[in-house]
Amino acid sequence: MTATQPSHRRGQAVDAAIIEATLGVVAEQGTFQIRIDDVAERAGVNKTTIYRRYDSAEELVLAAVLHNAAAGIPMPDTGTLRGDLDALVRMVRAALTDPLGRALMQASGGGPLDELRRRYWAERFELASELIDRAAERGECAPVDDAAARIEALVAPIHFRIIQLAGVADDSLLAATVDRVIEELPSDDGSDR
Amino acid sequence: MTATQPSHRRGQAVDAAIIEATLGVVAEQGTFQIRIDDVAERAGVNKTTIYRRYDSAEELVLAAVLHNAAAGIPMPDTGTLRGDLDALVRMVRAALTDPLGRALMQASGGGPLDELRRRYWAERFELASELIDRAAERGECAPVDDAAARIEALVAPIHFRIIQLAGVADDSLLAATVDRVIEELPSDDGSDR
DNA sequence: AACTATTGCAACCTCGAGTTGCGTTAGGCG
DNA sequence: CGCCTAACGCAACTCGAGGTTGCAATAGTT
Repeated sequence: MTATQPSHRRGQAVDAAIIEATLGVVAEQGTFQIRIDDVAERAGVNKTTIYRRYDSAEELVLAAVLHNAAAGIPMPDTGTLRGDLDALVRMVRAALTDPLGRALMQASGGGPLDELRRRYWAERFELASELIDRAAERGECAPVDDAAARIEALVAPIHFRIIQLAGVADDSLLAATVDRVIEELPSDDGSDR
Repeated sequence: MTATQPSHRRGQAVDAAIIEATLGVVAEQGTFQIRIDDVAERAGVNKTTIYRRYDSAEELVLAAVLHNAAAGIPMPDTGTLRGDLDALVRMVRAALTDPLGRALMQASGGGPLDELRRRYWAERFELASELIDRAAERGECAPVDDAAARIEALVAPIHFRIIQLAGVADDSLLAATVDRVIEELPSDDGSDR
């Protein structure tokens, strides 16, 4: 029965444990207002060690979220606009249903997390705009200059249902939302709808 | 120079002062996480007096919000569906821009405030559904059985822009949202759009 | 004027954030 | 192998905010 868990881990191992524990606690509590002691216990690390790395609890949470979001954002490419938006809308639902996603969406207080959330959406809107641009290149619709706004219109109903109403975004809601956005795109021959 | 502010007010006067101070602090801080000492100071009342009325800070906040929301919900009645929805959408924008409204929308943690917010929306959706029902009676559109869902579709984009993106919901966004909802209503002759 | 409920006040408890000093350990290096 | 040092554990501390308690002061009532 050898000690599988060394009593004094170091460097990267501790770093990883702390970040992982932070994300775990956030997910469990559903909030970014976590207790440092909880994180310390979960990471099998002393509170002091955490404070040696991060000046405050807020900084720790911020670092954990950034670490988690570092895993790029894969955009769908199914060949059709409907296929892409369908996949996108499912990704959005999954992200908002996830405890960490929920926590990020509900972060408030005007702190750095609010700023982070804004950049989160801006970044994704920018990337998702390409889906519409590609559709235009394929001739599925005429080019638009407000693609980001149309992605926003795609996300808003799903976000409202899940986050604000704490309800479920079933497939019919997703489909209806995709339909609506596609119908509002100008057709390739120049006529609107 | 008589004492205009008696040093020991009583009963209703203290009640009102506490509720008002609570709402004021919430509006200033933009959060429901307020300091009882702040409320006490602002109300010109001792902390003990507050705890004699409310068991916890959360209960106080809840009472204050309920008191504030007690002022009924006037629904527009302009004679046309577009006029009604236009007015409604402006009311929504005003409510979400207001500090108290923002705070309520961002309340989280699974507490009673979440529940309160859900009832807040359910209540308003129910009332606003009448706007569409009345439009159907006037022959502006065919009757629908999912009026509440259509009101939700009206609110979601405005909410997302203001609360989630911390942006401005300008008149063009409001108009576009109203247009969209009206266009999706089945026309009176039975054909859709 | 006396009585009672309400309020003010000061002191206290609890809990979590964040800090400090020191002892202990891991791991590199001669 | 033994030493040296940076990283970690540990216990005790400060500090601010939530919440409590006992008692004195005050307002309204009779």
